[in-house]
Amino acid sequence: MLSADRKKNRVTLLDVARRANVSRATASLVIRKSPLVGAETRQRVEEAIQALGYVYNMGAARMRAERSRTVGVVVPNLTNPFFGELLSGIEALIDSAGMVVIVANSGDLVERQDLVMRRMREHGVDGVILCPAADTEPAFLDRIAEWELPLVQTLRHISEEIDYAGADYAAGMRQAVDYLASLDHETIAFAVHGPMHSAYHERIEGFRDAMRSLGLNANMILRVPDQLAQIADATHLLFEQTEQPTAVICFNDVIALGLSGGLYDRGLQVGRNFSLIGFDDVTDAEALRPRLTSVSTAPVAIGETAAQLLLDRLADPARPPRRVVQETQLRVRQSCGPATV
Amino acid sequence: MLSADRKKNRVTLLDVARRANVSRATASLVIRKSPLVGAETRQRVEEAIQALGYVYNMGAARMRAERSRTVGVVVPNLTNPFFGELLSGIEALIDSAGMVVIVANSGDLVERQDLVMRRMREHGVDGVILCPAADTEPAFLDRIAEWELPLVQTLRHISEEIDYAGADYAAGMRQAVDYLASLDHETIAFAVHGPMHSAYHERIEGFRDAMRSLGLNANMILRVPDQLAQIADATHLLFEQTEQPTAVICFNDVIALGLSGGLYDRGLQVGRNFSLIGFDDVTDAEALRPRLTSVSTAPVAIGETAAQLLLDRLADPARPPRRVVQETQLRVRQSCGPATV
DNA sequence: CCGTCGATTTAGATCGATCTAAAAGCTTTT
DNA sequence: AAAAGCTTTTAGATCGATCTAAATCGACGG
Repeated sequence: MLSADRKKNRVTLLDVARRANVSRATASLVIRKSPLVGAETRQRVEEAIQALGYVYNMGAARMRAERSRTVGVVVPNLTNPFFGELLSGIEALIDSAGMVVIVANSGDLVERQDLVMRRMREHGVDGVILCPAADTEPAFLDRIAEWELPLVQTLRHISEEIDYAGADYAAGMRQAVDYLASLDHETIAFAVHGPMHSAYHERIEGFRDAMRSLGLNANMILRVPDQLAQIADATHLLFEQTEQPTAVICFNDVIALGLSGGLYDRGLQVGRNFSLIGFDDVTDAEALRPRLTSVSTAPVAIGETAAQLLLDRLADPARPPRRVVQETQLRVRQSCGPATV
Repeated sequence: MLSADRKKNRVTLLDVARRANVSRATASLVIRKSPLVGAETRQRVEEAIQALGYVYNMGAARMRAERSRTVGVVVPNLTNPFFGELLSGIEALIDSAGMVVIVANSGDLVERQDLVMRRMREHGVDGVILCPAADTEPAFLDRIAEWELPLVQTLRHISEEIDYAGADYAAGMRQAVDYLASLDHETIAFAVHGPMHSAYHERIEGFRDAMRSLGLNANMILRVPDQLAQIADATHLLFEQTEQPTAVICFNDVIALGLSGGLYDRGLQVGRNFSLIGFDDVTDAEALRPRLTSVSTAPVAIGETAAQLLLDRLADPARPPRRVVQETQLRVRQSCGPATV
């Protein structure tokens, strides 16, 4: 007798209802904070909940109610601190809405992304925040739309028809170019890496447009390795151009960090002999010496925005799609100086 | 007629069963890859699944089966790249076991941790990987045990009775101290920050023991600010000691990064005038100049171990608790040199 | 004293899978 | 041909909440 009822001891809403002398339905209303139930009754039910140590069973609730209070977040790479900050912003907002985050890594591979999205669907998430893997087809997003699964794109966008939260990368590039131009730099290189996606193109085009509108050569675009450890060794690329650059703008701070080391290895003084601008303004930027001038894209804020877009869409699935693009901000520190020719 | 059946169009197992001319039960067996079902029948059911575009409903399954294929991960701070790497390791293993990760941020606050754990329970996670917030009471973990919720501690440990995955921080400190001693350093400072927890004490005690066993003064322990941006400004602490240290070991790489900048600001050359050792060996360590010598704790591997411990426990809830402590490895680079007195 | 109305409360069906225990089809043994 | 022993399939109950539609209860106007 005693050992038999070991696993059946879960407290259910029915137990609560019985103890409070109400029906299951009423107890359910109390839990969901419905205004329909009388004050005295509510009190009794709440006491019963306390006394019995009842825990809500989302699993049962989701089944009937067709909502799971769960959102999926799919990013290409959890190791990158940038996505950690993004995730942090998302989690904060989703949590404060009383929901939880299911996180998954696509590894920037469309096949894995397929798999992961399928799993999200099986788990019945209410919506998904997706940083699409490189080479994601618009058809893929259309398919998700057919599932009627609310979706927000973040950092990269594939479809115009779907909510998007990001930063104005092109404007950020213009800020960097204009700043260097104000220091009389005329020959400016652009160092890139990684897979090609919307953010990639926006940054490159932003650089090109800004350079062209100042009448400068916009074609000095160098590809460096993806791994931080190998970027320093690619610094020589800066010194093999037909025209010698006096400054380099980096696609992101990882590249800036790598090149900063490479320039140091060559005996150059960043900010005096050569100017360097990063992009994203991760926390390390300020700790580097010389302190890294960088264009801030505020990943935590982007995450919060993405989460808010999703919450809004859950509230009204029919609302027209929105694009929220944050302003970037140039954080001037010490890694740039006047052009020395 | 057409507009009415909009939301009821979900394909269920019953639909699959009907199309394949089998019972719901048989269809269920096919999905769960049971060996009980005949080859020809299995084929028919799988075709039906394909044809109808059936998606498994975890929500319904979990209810009857008492398992959700979901694990919770609770960390104190998602913004810290270290936890990003940990999470990455956990996610990889959990994913390959066909489960998903629900992630939550405790902010290193016990009250939030309470809340978050409650939510995990409501969502019916099968188990939890927890990096306990500072000041977590053992009683808290006992409570979780009463819930019969499988738990793994990681990075910090509160209870001996519960699985734990971490690194051998004390041994790591010994490696750092021994290395510096081999370079003839005798006066060595230790820079710490952050909340106090088991990992904190292990590192400090590791430092102390290693110093004492070499007959050196083990009491030069300096507290620096938590925020990276402010650590450089605390560098002066190194030069206000009764005995002047020639080297500093840092509690983690964040501090090392900060002090590296602070030493630079004072015109000192790290690795020549002053030696510096970091802890954790985050990816930035190699990019810094001079390259940072650091004790590697391999957070991705710790994450994988933690996940494996949880999977093993889910498989056998009665097995005795295990502690898996990874070896650390000293990565010698350029930030240390011989003692100059 | 009855009918109506607003505020509460409730019985019972329901969501979509899994589980249990037994049935149905086979083949092989007696 | 019946019994026994497999393998394969199934009916029906079940998990724990929510939803729908209706019942109950006072109060109040006529």
